[in-house]
Order: sequence, then C-alpha cells, then structure tokens
Amino acid sequence: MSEGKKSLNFIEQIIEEDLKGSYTEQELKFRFPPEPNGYLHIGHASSICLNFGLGERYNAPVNLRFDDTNPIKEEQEYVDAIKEDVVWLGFKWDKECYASDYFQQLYDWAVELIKSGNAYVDSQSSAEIADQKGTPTVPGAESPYRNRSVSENVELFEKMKNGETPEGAHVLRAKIDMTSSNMIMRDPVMYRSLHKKHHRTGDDWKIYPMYDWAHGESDFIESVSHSFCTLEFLPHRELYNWFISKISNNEDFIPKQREFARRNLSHTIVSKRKLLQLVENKVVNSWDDPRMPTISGFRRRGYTPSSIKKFADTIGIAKRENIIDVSLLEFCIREDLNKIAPRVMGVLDPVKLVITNYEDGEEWLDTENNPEDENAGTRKIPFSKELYIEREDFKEEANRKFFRLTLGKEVRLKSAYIIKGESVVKDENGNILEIHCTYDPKSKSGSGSEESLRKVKGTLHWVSISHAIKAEIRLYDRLFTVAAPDADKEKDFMDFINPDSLQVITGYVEPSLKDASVADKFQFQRIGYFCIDKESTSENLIFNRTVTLRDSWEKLN
RNA sequence: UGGCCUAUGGUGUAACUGGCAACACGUCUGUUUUUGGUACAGAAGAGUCUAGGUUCGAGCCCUAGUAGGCCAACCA
Repeated sequence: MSEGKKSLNFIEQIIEEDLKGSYTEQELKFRFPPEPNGYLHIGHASSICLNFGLGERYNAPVNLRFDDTNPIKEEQEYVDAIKEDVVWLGFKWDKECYASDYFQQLYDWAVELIKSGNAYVDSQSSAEIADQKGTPTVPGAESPYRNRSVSENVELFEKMKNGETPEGAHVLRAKIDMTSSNMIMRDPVMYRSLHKKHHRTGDDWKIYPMYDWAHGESDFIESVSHSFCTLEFLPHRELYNWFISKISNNEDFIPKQREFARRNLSHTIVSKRKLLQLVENKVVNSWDDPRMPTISGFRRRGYTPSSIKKFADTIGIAKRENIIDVSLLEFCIREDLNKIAPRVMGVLDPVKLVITNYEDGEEWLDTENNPEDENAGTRKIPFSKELYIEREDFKEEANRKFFRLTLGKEVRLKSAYIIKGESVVKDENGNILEIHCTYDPKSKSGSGSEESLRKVKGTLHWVSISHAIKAEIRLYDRLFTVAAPDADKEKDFMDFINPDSLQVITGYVEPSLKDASVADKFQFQRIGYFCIDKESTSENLIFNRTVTLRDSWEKLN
C-alpha cells in the first residue's frame, strides 16, 4: 500500500543532517540505557521505541546497556524484568552491556585525569562541598583540597579504591570551573566511596562512578553515535562533552548527546521513584499490577506490544512538556484488540431471565468468533430456559431511547432468539429477582426465517445459567482521580489515589472459556476487552478488564 | 535576582531551504450493523503566548516581554 511521506521528528532530522554531513550510515549506533532500579514504564516504552525504532530504520545496532553505577538501589531482579519487557515489546538488542563492565577502564581514565591535572580528591564532607557549590546566581568557591599534588591525589584515590579510607571520607572531583553558570560544571563529583556489594561486581569495588562519569564514557566505549536522553540532562551535555574530550583524541568517533521531553500520561505518574512508593505502600500489589503504568503492568492488563508501539509512534517525540490523555492509549489497544480478540459472552451483573414458553432442555447455537476476522470461524454456545442477562439491560418501563429489554417490548438475544418481556418477580423490597419473558421460536438467529430477520432495536448478551462458569472479574479504573497527580504544588500525588481503581466482582461466562489460558484475550460482547490473569486457575478463572468498549449510550446518561 | 530549554485547536504531534495551519485522539451529526462496538460519511473547534522588527510574504528568522520547565544528590 502507499505510505504517505511521514514527517520526521526532530531526532530523526538530526540524524538525517548528520548523514548528509560527516556521519556514514555504518557509523550509526544507538543504545537504550535503563538503570536497573525499578521496572520500565510507559515513558521508557517511548524511549525504547525511539532508539530501537531508529535502529530498525537505519539498520543500525542498538545496545541494551544497564546504567548500574549505584549499588544501593540496583538489583538483579530489575535487570531481568527490564530484559523481559524489551523482548516482549519485540525488540532485539545488539549487545547486552553494563556500565559496571567498564569500571576498570573508567578507573584507569580517572587516574589519567588526575595526572593531567583535571581531577582531584576532595576530603570535605558532602555538606561542605554543597556549601561551596554556590547557587544558580552565586558562583561557587574552590575547595581547599583543589590543588593537592598529583602524587597525593593518585595515592589517595588508590586508597579509596582499595577501601582503605572510610566511606564518605573522600570523593574524586573533576577540576573544571567553580564559577561556571552551569552548576553541573562546578567541579562535579566523579567517584564516591561506597563499601557496598554490587549486584554484578560483588565486592570488587569500593568506589563507584557517578552518572556523568560513566554514561558518556560508556557511549564512547561502545561507539554509540547518538545518545538520546530526557530533557533534564540537557545541562549535563556540557559535562558529557568535557569528559569525552579528556579521554579521546581527534581521530576518535565521538558520541553525541541529544535530549527530548519525557512523555507523561494523564491520570498516572511516570517516575520510578513514585511508582516504587506505590508498590512499597501497597497502594498496588506489585510492579506488574494491572493498574501500574509499567510495561509489565500493561502486559498483565491485556495490552499488546503492537498497541504500545502504535501509541509511542502516535505521540511522537518532541521537546515540549506534555500530558498525553489516556484515551489515546485506550484507542490504541481497542484498535488492536478489535481485530484479534475473539468475541465471547459474559455477564458481569447478572439478573435471572426465565423464558416461560421455552421447553426444558438445552440447544447449542452457532455464533461467530469475530465479525472483524472472516477466518475466525464459529463455535457453539448453549441456550436454555433460564439465562442471566445484565441487570442494567432491563427496565420495567423506559423511554424510547432505551433499546434494551422492557415489559411488552421485543429485543434479540445475541445469536439466539427474539424475546418479549412479560413480567417481573420481586422480593419484598422491590428488588427484581427474575424477569419472565416469552420467545419467538421461529426467530432463531441465522435460520433465515422471516421472523429471524425482523428488526428489533436492541440486542443483549446472555449466558445459560446451568452452563455458565463463575469467574472472578477484576475491573480496573485509572489509578488517580486527576489528570496530573504530581503537578499539584500543595498536595502529594498520593492524595489523588482513586480508591475505586480496582473492583473485584463475580461474573458468569460462557463455558467455552473453561480452557482459556493465561494472557488469552477476549471481547466480552457489549462490555469490553478482558484477558486471563496470571493468577487464574482452572478452578478459579480470573479475568482482567483491559479496557471497556466505547460506550455512546453511557454518554447519553 | 544567573544560565539553559520550551510555547501551534480540548490532548499529542506536523507544516521540507519563510508561501493562505495538517494528521491522530477526543467531541458532535448521520449511514450501516444480530455488539448503543466496528466500519463508513460528514461537522464543529486554533489563525500558531504577547509586542515589535526583517521580508512582497513569518507558525517558521531577529529583538524584547510573558508563561511553564530544568539546573545548587557523594541519584540517574
């Protein structure tokens, strides 16, 4: 098919211009550099799609690199989860890298910087260093240790490395400019001493490099051509370039850092720190709780990789702040599921319907699996005298806008017969216990009879009571009650938690669902898309509601 | 009160080296439909933060202002 010429985002434009300039296509190389201190979220999905998408577009390698320079927060569990998510999204990395693989090289370079007078060991407390940092409007002051001799610096740094000095006693700092208008350049810390076990290097190191002194160097080591990160790193670019200039020479291939705005999703948060808070405070059950905006949460909720990639593609990449409405994400998953999800019947809030003129016994009716997919075929579903229908699908009397069951009016039972409401049975409080109706035996769906072709205004879904399977249904709603929970200056985002983000109910589903397996996706007709949760068993089926169907009736109310 | 980034319909992105603002979502109307879903047809909705300037012509360039964001972890 013809593809309209798609406009390039600013990142792609940069690459196109580089390609016209001094870069060759063979030199292009990208990386996705997560820190393994939490699970990946929808914002990372954008970054993944950007970097790996660029890799596919230019046939360039993309490394998966773990930015594991902080052993306090990082764990192997997160490494594993991150890899699973990237694989699930359908991307292949070239090399699996770790910043910790470069610790020795980084150390050697640091010694070189010391020897060339570009770094020094500072023996002040972090508070003292912070004091001397100045403010955005006031220049910083130089450390009294700034002009230590090279030999003393080398000696101290080695002791730091060997753990012969106490934690926190010294740091290694780059010697740049304490008066720079860019505070990042005011003698940034390159190394801290930390006598902590690292999830990969164990006890090998007693000092750990800071982000700035690891990230660009990792890019350099891997010959990454373009290093994309979020906007808050923009002021770091100057330092990124400074460090690389100290370890490279003119013939070297120099990576280029560029920044884009992180993607924010409405009614949720995209901050690993805050997501961790939700997990630790048991607001949600886990990182992959279907209410979480994590990739694993969406996966468990029933989202597909292609829906997430479509979403990332649709929202694009730019430099301004943004809050993308969840309705766009929901559109993407509905669009995908509409094409692939088999249609089934399930009743979430049942009320008993008795067909008074239907004989005892059962019959198995044909119904199509997916009207959007002509190859999906049909299946049999059981029909009998006593059914469940949705409680909200009946009103004793209603106005003409109500297309559903009322007394005296006809509606169709999907794939079955046309029925007419006759009477209701109530308890002493007026609650409806049963609805009695009659059916037209000649109106059987698909029979082609004149009666079956009669136009009725409504069609209801249903299940046969004696055949239906009881199932646990988990209805999810947005986690926060406001679009931007972390934008309020006074209130904490925790104050906006939606108390009804999860509702667990018991529903009844058609018997064909008995053998459904984990992650299988279905459309419960007229209700929404559901998938089998990983906690589901054959004795206790559990469905997660991925998203409701669009509902133009609800809007009228 | 320093430096830097950003500013286009309700939301998100476009508009190639300046040439009467486009696409998607959302909203609203209809048509079709054994899902009030889907599909299809159509509509409303911004004159591009403000004020100057350059130009035959500016959303795109320049200046100033305004608004929002980022920067003072031994986090990333």
